[in-house]
Amino acid sequence: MARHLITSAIPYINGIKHLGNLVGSQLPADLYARYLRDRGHEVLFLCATDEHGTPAEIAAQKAGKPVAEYCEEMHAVQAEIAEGFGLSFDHFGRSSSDRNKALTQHFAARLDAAGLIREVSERQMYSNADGRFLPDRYIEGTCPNCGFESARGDQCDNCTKQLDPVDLIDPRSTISGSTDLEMRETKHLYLRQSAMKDELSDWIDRQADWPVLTTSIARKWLHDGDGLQDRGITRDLDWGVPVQKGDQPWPGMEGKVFYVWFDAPIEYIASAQEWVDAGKGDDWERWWRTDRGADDVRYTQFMGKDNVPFHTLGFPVTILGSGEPWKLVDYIKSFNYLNYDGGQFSTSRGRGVFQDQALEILPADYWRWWLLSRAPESGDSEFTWEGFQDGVNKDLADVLGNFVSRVTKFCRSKFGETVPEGGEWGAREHALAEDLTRRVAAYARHMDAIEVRKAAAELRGIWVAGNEYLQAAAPWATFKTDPEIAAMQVRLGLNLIRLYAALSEPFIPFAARAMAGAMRTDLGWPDDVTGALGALPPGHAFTVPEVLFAKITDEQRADWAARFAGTRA
RNA sequence: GGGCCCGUAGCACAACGGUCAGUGCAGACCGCUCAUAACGGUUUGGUUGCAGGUUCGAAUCCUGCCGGGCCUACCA
Repeated sequence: MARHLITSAIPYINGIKHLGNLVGSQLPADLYARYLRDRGHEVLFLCATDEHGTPAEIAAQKAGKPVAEYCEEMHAVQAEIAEGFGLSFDHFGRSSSDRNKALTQHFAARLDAAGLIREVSERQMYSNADGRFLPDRYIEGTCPNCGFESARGDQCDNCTKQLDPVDLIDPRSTISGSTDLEMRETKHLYLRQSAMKDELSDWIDRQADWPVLTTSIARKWLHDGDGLQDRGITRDLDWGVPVQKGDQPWPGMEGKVFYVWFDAPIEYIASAQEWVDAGKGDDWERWWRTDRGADDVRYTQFMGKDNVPFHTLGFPVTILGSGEPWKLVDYIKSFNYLNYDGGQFSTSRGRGVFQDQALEILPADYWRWWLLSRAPESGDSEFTWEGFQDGVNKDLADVLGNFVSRVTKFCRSKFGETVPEGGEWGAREHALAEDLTRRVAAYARHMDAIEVRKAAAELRGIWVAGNEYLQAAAPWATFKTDPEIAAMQVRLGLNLIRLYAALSEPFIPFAARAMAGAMRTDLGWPDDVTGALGALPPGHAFTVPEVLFAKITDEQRADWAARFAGTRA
């Protein structure tokens, strides 16, 4: 038994996320966490909402609420959705927590003491009407290069030229539309990532088994152009962690907060503290402090590719630069993007399926299975309603659901709702047990390696093996000539359902529970597959479950395809 | 502009120097009838984006081109 710390990239607070956000981090992280727990390992699976920054302030403003209240509400909404999808976080924290505030200020003080923070005086665009400094992307104007009228302050969407807000012609605030903008002098703290460039580079080079996606993005940032740049870690905002050195004031930094990307990863640690505060655990240090037992913890992070730079560079600088024995990540699993029907999911254009809508129209397991079995591991992948319907109907309804149905109903009609007795395994049964033993081992290898799609394909193969067995054994035929043999075959079929429930739990936890419930058994992992196939003894009572997976009809598919086509917020 | 990734049967994806390029879905045919008209078997589809090159041998390595995507440090 090992100890596994697992974190999923923390979703931003400003609204409900679409399916792309789910498949890139939370869902695979949950898959891995559930699998490891099923294998008997000790797991601490943490997530949280990322609540600071300008977008949160603006979203709250639009909603007409104080930002703290807005975040509290949205946290509750996101927590409910996460529960709806069966995301088995041990704790779902908040980056705005007091714990994170204190930790963030603590790390800043340590980094400063280590000489890893420097002050930089710079000029930024200030909007008098909005009463705030504006991030470059919140300034629009006419592109000096191509004349495009809605160029953003950081880059022109039309000609892709990189811009500086001062270059824009007729700049205006995208928040208020105001043109009353001026450049103001402001002072900020920069994290001296460049000072640790070589150390980070060596560390990345040692990760031969990490996904190429992870290391290639890290290397790009490390070696591109002039190499790893220092990064501003403070902002002129009200909402965030106040800039302090631990609990002491930071002269010259009054009224400023830390940049979200400085405090957000620290929330991974704070979430463990919040987990203890919530009474769900009693020792966070044995997960996070290598001097307090975290040495034997394996720490795995999950994220979409857009998050990789912050997890491979920024956060490690924070951890290593502190000079304290914090646990450093052991493995970073990153994912590409899920596209929607030929284009991108778009929050602003209402294009694609959002998490709350997904749960309204279908049970979580449908989404979990489809998204995980097609996780964008090697490249961006594609969601289409036809593909989704085909995949779900075939895999879940036909291959797995119907298997459960045909076995339990046949048994009920011939032997009653009790595991029948009589008969002995023959060559076919032993061959099946050997085949399944091999397949389960392969499945476990893929899960251990977090090869999500390969694991899903192997699991599906395991389901198919049950149907193949039934076809070959044909208990409906043997029942007429030798009921004892039929009893043995049906008994094996019922035990296969139990086996499938246990193996499938990480992917489809709700259906797995329903299957185990109907069999009146547990979800114990089959360390010995052959033995597990005899776990339900003759005389054991069960019930025929409801249809596990209703099929998606053509009408539903057409309806949803139209409903989620876009242009609706 | 720079960088990274991708382009493989109708569709979604595997193979990452070496047996006829595989799997699932869809299609065709056969079988079964216990089951959510479900299941099983067989089978039709690919000069692996294009053009060169390296090699005994390339989807796999190199060069160029075409097409798509992502990142580019003040959105997170």
